[in-house]
Amino acid sequence: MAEKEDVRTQIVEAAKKRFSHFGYAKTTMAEVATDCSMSPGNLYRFFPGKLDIAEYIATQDFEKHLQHLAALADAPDKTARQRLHDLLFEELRRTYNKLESDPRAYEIALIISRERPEFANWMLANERKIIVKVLEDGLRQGEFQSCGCPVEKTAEMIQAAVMKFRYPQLWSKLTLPKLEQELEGVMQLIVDGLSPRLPCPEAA
Amino acid sequence: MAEKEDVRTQIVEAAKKRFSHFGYAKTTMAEVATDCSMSPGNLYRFFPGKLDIAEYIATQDFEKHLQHLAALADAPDKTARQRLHDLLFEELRRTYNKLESDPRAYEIALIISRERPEFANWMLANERKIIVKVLEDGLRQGEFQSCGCPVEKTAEMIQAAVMKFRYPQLWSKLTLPKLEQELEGVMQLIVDGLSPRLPCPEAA
DNA sequence: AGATTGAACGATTTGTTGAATATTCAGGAA
DNA sequence: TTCCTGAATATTCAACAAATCGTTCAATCT
Repeated sequence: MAEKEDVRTQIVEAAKKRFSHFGYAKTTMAEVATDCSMSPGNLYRFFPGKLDIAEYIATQDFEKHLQHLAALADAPDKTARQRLHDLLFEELRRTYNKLESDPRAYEIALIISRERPEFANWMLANERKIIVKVLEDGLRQGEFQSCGCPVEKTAEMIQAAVMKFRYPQLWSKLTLPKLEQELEGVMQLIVDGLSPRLPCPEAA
Repeated sequence: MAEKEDVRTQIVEAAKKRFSHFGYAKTTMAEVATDCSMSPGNLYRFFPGKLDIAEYIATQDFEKHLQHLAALADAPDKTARQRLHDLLFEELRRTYNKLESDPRAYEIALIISRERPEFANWMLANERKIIVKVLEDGLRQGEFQSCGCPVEKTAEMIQAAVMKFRYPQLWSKLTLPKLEQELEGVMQLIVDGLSPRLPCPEAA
């Protein structure tokens, strides 16, 4: 069994190298198989198909990112507002830089989000869990006020409101500074709202 | 001069019929010309090109929509919150229904937003003017509280936050009821925020 | 003159064909 | 038996050819 896992990671490592070097479309299953000293057919005993290898890599990648986010959400000496801020900005910067620096990542992101829409939902759901924690903290400390609906719903709404900053270069040509400025504003809107508020209880 | 305008509207009407019947790609300039009993070449004395006819049609359409929005924003006996709500929902419903009922509209929207990105900006800027008016009303009545930045910026942020609901079926397969539910939540988030608020001053 | 035409041009799209490649599976090795 | 192979098959892709269509402009009409 551990045997089987080893082979899987071997395949994944080979595919990672090929994908990042030549791109998803330009690497063939035969090449990955050769890199692993096995036949193309054998790959299919470990992964249902080529796309599943890419999805597996993306999953690993995202789980690392999730840990990072979880750490930001746990920062003990920060206000909930600051932690929410850090979360949303980390999300923006990560995807922006990833797509900017690595055209291959862009290619794979496009393909996966087209062929595997559930994957995007899975990522959203996982990030939402972290947002929920921050919201609950904020509520417990009295820093936030309940809006009546369950926090999960509130987290969903936050995600809907920052949707524009998810794959930024997919639907606008804005630069990172401009995007950060906008996100800053949306963040403020989300936290403070438009209605009159109590004089800030967020003293240090 | 009025003569020239007549010919333009004749062309536009012919193109409208063709576009909505066969789609943008499947209607040829020659066909539109024939419908107007003129030669293809003559069309170019009235429009720089095919895409400009489509853009003109979209402009007319949007201006009608803008008037509708302006009326909603002017409703005298509604709170600013309600008017903002009406505005955002009207926007969602219009685009959703338009793209749902008329696959041709979808085609044209895609082409224009690809080939003429300024057009999308122009639409946003015009809607923003209306949002600004509502915000100013809300501030004047004390229903909203200034966040320190100019209302134009605030309006921009609102638009950023509801971006997901602009061409809904472009980046999600959600149904209209589900989208409305989400927009409802985002709207609440924008208006009330997460921070503690004064007990509602919006009594009737 | 100015307005209009429609044939001519070049860009874009469409259709087709052959090669490249993902996937399968009958068979062979361990 | 279980694991693996590699040729066979089905799908996708790329390149080329043909046709279509947007656009132009010299010639024609009013």
